[in-house]
Amino acid sequence: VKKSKAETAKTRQRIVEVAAEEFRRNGIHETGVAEIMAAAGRTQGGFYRHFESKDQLVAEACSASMDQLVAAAKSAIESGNMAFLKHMDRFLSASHCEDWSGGCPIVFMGSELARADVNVREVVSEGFRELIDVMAGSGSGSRAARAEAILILSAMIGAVTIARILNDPKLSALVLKETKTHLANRFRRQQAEGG
Amino acid sequence: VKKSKAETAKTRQRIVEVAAEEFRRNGIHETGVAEIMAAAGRTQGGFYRHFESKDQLVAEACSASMDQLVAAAKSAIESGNMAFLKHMDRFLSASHCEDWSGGCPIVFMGSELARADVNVREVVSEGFRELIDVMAGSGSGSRAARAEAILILSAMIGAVTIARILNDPKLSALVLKETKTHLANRFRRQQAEGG
DNA sequence: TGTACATCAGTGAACGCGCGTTCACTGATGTAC
DNA sequence: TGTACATCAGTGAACGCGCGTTCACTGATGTAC
Repeated sequence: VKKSKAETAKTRQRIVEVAAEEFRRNGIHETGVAEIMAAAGRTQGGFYRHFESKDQLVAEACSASMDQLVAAAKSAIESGNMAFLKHMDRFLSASHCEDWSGGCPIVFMGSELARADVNVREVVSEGFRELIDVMAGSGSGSRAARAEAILILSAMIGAVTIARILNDPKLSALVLKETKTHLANRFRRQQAEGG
Repeated sequence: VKKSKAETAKTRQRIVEVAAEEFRRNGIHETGVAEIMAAAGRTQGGFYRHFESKDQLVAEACSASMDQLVAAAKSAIESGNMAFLKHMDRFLSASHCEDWSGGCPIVFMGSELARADVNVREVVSEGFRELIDVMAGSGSGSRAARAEAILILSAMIGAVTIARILNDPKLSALVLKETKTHLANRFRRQQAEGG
């Protein structure tokens, strides 16, 4: 049953969106093509009308996830310091550890991404570069500002990665809390000094 | 062909060691029981003489990996400040990004561990607790010292996780370098203040 | 504008493959007497 | 100490299952005239 071009495009987009979510939730390897298609309201056979392979979908889904992350960071930064602190708090919250909608792909698929194919790593790398740019003030960012962005990102991603693994909710919360207060203090000091 | 108790114990230990390495190298899901047994010099059928399931092996292998990590950190700390700085440098090196022998399980299997079963998460959590204790000076560690340990661990694990994903060796090296210098400065400042 | 036809999104079954696990079997080990 | 036998580490083939991918088919879409 052929569909109109508009509907075809919508289906494709829906597959990518659903896949991005499922990959973050269950991991790349543990999420099957059939499962994604079912979640998108289609059967598995139609998948290859839209993508050459699962790997291609992985790359597009990761790209979409990174774009979402960059957009959220950008919007928070453009809304001023308080908004950015709030954004960091949300990233370092217990709910982000469990809630994969809009979650960070590097946190949710970290070790799988390191082993992913070249296209996947490329789109994630590009997203990470954009994140640094956004946080350091676009292309005008000084080397120091870029370094600061890298440190913040490493600390946030490391903390949530660890918090998600830990079995003990108290220790998990402690890791998040210490990182949160540390980054908040650091950010405020930076703002006071830098302007 | 039954083997002596001594040989049986040696085989079991070898399976765990080999598995710890392979899981870090290729991931938990992508490493098969047959592959591990072959690397241990046995055939797959014998696996279930030693373990109830692959999951049980995953837990023991992760436990071994964490023990190794804790032992390395402990030894570095007991050898003084310079040795500890050197240890951090090695953790944050390009070679650690690629070299999974003795690598950090949280870095190499991060997102898989978060989805692993309760026993696996438990042994990793216990290892992480020990890491904090070792770095904060055993049970005698103050709350501030434990907080400091958590921050250092988050930053290191985050940085290497990211560096491993990035496709661009220059950016990868930058992430590691900035984290390295930041942590070294921080550590030296801490030592000067605290004693 | 109307008609004939090629296209192609979507279906659902099938393919080959690799996985974790089971099984019948082998023969050296270690124990009971 | 010697002998008979139960045990069990290890083998290699087989099991069922789920995966990514392919395929013949359907019928609405969009195009050529």
